[in-house]
Parts: sequence; C-alpha cells; structure tokens
Amino acid sequence: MASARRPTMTDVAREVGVTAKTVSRVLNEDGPVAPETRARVMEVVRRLGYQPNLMARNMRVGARDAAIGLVIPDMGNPFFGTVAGGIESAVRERGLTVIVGSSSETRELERSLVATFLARRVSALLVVPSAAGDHRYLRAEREAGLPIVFLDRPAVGLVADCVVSSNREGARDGTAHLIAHGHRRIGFIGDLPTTLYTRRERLQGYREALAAAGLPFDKALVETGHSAAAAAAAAERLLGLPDPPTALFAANNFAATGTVVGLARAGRKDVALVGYDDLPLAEVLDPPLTVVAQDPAAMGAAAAALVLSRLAGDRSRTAKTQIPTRLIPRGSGELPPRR
Amino acid sequence: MASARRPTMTDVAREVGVTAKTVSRVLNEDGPVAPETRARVMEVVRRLGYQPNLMARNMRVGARDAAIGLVIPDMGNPFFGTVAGGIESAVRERGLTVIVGSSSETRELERSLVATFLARRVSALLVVPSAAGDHRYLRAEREAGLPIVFLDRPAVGLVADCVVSSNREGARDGTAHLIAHGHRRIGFIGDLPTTLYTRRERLQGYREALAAAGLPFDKALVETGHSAAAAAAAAERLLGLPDPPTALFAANNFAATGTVVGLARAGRKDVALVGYDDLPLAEVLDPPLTVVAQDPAAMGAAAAALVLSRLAGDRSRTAKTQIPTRLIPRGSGELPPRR
DNA sequence: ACAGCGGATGTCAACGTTGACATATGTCAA
DNA sequence: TTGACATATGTCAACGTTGACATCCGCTGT
Repeated sequence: MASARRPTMTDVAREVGVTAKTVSRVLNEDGPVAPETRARVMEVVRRLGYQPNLMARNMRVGARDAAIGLVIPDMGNPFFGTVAGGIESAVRERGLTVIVGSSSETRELERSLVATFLARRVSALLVVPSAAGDHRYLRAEREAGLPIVFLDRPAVGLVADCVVSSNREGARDGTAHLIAHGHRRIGFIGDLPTTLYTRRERLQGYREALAAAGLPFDKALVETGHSAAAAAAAAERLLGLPDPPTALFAANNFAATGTVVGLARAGRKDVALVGYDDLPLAEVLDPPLTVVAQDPAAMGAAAAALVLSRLAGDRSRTAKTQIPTRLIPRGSGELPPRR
Repeated sequence: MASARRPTMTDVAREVGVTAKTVSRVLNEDGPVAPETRARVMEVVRRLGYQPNLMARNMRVGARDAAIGLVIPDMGNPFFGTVAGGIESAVRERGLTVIVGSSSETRELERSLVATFLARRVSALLVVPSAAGDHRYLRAEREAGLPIVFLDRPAVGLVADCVVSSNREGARDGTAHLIAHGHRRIGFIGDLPTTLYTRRERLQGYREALAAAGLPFDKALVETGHSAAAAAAAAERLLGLPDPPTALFAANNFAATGTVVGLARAGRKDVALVGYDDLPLAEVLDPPLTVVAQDPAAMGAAAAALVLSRLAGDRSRTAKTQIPTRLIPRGSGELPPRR
C-alpha cells in the first residue's frame, strides 16, 4: 500500500546468501560464477522484481547516462515529430534513450532544458535552436568533448555539427518553378520571427530565383504566418493588394496549410501555390498541392548518425550536412497566371 | 581537445578554499552562508561551468529522478505528438522532464522501454500500451507506489489509472450521423491489429449505431487500414463490392487520410465519409471532411494532471477518464446516399 | 605430498552529493 | 566574566554500484 522501498542489489544478495558483488557479476556477466549460484540469483531477482539502479551504476563507472537530450520547438508539429522519430529509431539499437523537451521556440526554455540534460549527464545533445539564441554557453561542453548536433538550424556563436534542409536551393527551385510557369508576381509567406534561419534562407532562395529571372523583389509581397490561421490571413491580405500576386510560395508546413485554407475561403482556385514541406493530403487538394518536400526522417537519421560517430570517437572537423529537398509537381504549382 | 573531466562540487570547493558541503549549501540555499563566501562560490561555479550532477544527487537523497517516462507507439503520428506535447507542457512547470520512447506498437519494445525508465528511477510512467500487451509485470511497481497512467488505451491485467477518448460514443455518433442522412450500408475502416482497444471500441460504437437504427451488421463492410496507403486500398475494395456501401466511417486519422485519398483516386465524391480524429486540412477538402474530433492535447493534459496528483500523494481509487469527442459536420458526412 | 593454478567468492573503496552532527567564532545579556 | 546562542563552516557516512585486489577451495602434475 504505502510505498515500499525498491530492492537493491544488496537485498538480492542477502536473500541469496552471497555478496552484492556476486549479484553484480551475475547481472553483468562479469567474472566467473557457479551455474548454481547464477540460477539462484536470477530466481531471487525475478521474485523480488529487482531493477538495477542506473543512476548508481553510471555514477560508479563515471559514465555518462546512456541517453541523448533532444530539444525541439514543438512536439505537435509533425515535422519535428518525424525528425524525433527518425532520431529515436536510429539511436535505439545502440541502446540509447532519447530525452525530449519542447522549447516553444524560446531561448529561456531552450537553455533550461539543456541545463537539465547536462545535469543528467546525457551522452550527447541534439538541439533545434530557437530563433534568438546564442550558443556560446555550450562552448565548455563542446570542448569537454560532448557531442552536440544542431538540427534544422545552425548554432550561433559555436562551431558545431549541424544537419539542415537545403533551404535556399529548395526555395529557389520552388520559386523558379512558378516563374517557369509564367508568374511574375509571387507572394512569399514565411516563418515568424523573421530572423529565423529557415525563414531567412528560404526567403533568400526566393529572391535568388527572382533575380535569376530578372524579376524585381517587392517587399510588399512578403508576409508572415507561422500558424495556419496567421498564414490564411496573410494569404488573404496578399490577394487584396492593389497589384496582387498570381502565385504564392508558402515557406513551411503550417504556412502551406494555412495558405490552402485561405485560398479556399477566398474561393481562389486560380492562384498558383507551392509549399515548402509536404502535407499528407497534398495530392487530394483541389488543385493538388505542388511542394518542395523535405525529408524529416532522414534529417533525424543523419543527426543521429553524426552523434553516434562522434560518440564512437570521430574527431574530424565539424560538418554541416544538407538534406536535399525534392520538388513534387502536383498541379497547384503549374497553374498559369491569371488576373 | 581530449575530453576534460567535468568539474565536481569538490573541484569548486577546492578552488574557493572551502568544503564541498559549503558549496552544496550555497547551491541549494540550505544552511547559512556568509554573503562573501556565497559570492566567491558563485563566481567559481560560473568560471568552471560547474553543473550539479543530478545522478549523484538523486542517489544520495534517495529520490526518484524528476522525470516521467512516456511510451508512445509513434512520434511521427501527430495525434501522439500532440498528446506528448500536452503532457510535456503540463508537467514542465512542476520541474519534471519527459523521457520518451516509441514502442512501434510492439510488446517487446514497450517492455524494454519501460525497463529502461524504471532503471532510471523515473517518478512516474505514462504508457500508450501496445496491442498484444499484458501489464501484470508492472504490478510490483504499482504496489510500490509508482504512479502509472495508461493513455489512449487501458492496461491489461493491471488496475491503473487511464485516460482515453470516448471512443464508443464518438464512433456511435459518427455512424448515427451517417444513418440520419439516409445511409443504410456504411463501411468501417479501422486500426490494425483488430484486437486494438480503440479499434474494438470504435467498431462497437459503429455496431451500436447500426443496431439502434435496426440496420444489419455486415462484416464484409469492415476493413482494416492503419496506414494511409492501406486505408486507401481498403476504401477501393469496399467500393468494389457487389453491394457497395454508400458511406464510410474511417476510424482513425491515418485511415481517414487514406480513405480521402482512395475516394479521390476513384473519383468518388458522392461517397459520404466521417473520420475519427480531425485533420488539419479537413475543411478545404472536396467535400469538406466531417469528423468526430478528439482532443489529443486535452488527453495529454489530463494524464499529466493525474500523474501530478498521484505524485502529490493522492491515493484515491484508480480513475478512468474519458475525454469527450465532438462531431464536426463539414459536408462529407451530410452527403445523401447515391448508388 | 606439495607447489601451482584457475574458479568462485569476498573485501574495500570510490563515484558526487547531502543529511546528521560537530566545531569554531562572535555577540549579547546577566 | 561567563555562558547561552546564533552564525559560519567542517567532518563523516551513506546512497547503490562496481573496479582492484585478496582469499579460499579443489584439482592437476610431478
């Protein structure tokens, strides 16, 4: 009823009539143990429901916890969920556990999560940095040899491994695709805050595509909407301009969702649209949604692989891994301009 | 370069010229410390980048780790992602960390994750049990007072708290909605495996609605498809029957996504459809998707609240919390039967 | 018969931290 | 002047586990 104490190795030992050390030997398949003793130990372990205490073990052997800390902005966002899944499955077979926390895109939460992870002596750190961050505070850890990999966005003020999507190229391709279909005024709906790495890179790609085609950059066509609702409103604002765009580029999954909703509400099936990041229902939309697809599972897997190789002793220079994107034309991006 | 050792409390103490105990006092705001000493300690702590070792601390004070273990089937599924997010944010302000693992819906992975969590001495366990599981192995922990809450599905062989969606009622409402719009042959596309609690409950609700309307239950109309692709195929199979259904009930989010895709591919906009669990783009589909919406964030929050109250000493009887669903008519569920 | 050896187990200390208790110094009232 | 008391710090042991080393036993070969 009241909380009973968990059995320790010593409890097991006493019950069997041996020393804790012998139990330890049985459980870790360490030194030699008589088969009969081993059997009795195992029996008592089962009967008492003994669970080794990892905290004590790690402390004794001076090892870090067999866990890696993961900071993501939002677990509900399927993009990050899939990334996390990719990491977890890649890392599991090595016996590592993942400890996650959401930063809600704030610097403070990110730091406090990282501090918790460090206090737990995780074996590695995987961070999707929040926008306004500065990661100099991690220098000591890096120098102490802790593997740290940044995900989706690079670190600021710290030389460290990172795995990102090929944002600029992807956005350039998507925008160029619209231009190739005759559009000359293309709206951009991107992340908040505007300082966010992915937003800046994708906006840059968009501008490069415009420049390559000799089209002017009009900042009136750049809108913001990280949530679907905000993106819907942004789309409606853009279409209400005196000289409205004939095509839109939605620079993330929520923006794409919201833009689709906004266009539907406005009854504008004639506006071309390319989204960054694929959506599960993209192909059944009307028109079907053309996207620049990312590969979140691959990003997670790549980050995990980096961590594992660092843990295995790889001391080579820090790497910036770009996971390529893929343009999937489905209809919405191939609509001709119409006014 | 090579991995330097992390500074310990003793290192800090030596540097300041005091004992570890004094440093401990400063850091935990324990006994009295001279302001000047406190300042010097803090200074050295900063300079050395000292991080308290939670493992050692927890061991010493005999406390459980300030973490709760969470087992979900799949992090990439936004339903579980949102549930996890709900838990994390509810639990964070109490200073608890969440440790997650994906069971991939397998008994073995679930058990091994739980074992890892127990070895880490988590303060509580939150489990979305996998289908074929038996949770008697957790009895000892329950009796030892560890808070254990089951999520989305109840435990088997163990009396424990659980938080579930009102599956049966929701499925009944959704099916009744279709019947009210004149349908007499309604297909059901549900989870795999067929023994899964949510599948059984929702199928039961579906049958109750049929029975209440005096309609026969035809098991030829019951199909399976947990992945979107499988559900799409299932929908096409159902529509290919000699006496096909005029309406479909898709019993989970992937099934709904896949069914929408299947119907679109078959060019069948005349088939009525109600999905269980809402989709981000439901309202812009053609026709807009009628759903029985769950509230995953509320489920997570409720589970977290239960855990917290148990941790606070609540010893009342185990509770089964049902989170209600809400029927959202948008169009697809109101289509009349047509053959 | 005995050294030598490997197998089976035990003893002890230590990992980093903190609770219980002890000590040293200073302050103040009687 | 003394003792009572508060403040500031120190000492020691213990949490559960395991590495290093020690011990005891029986068996082998000569």
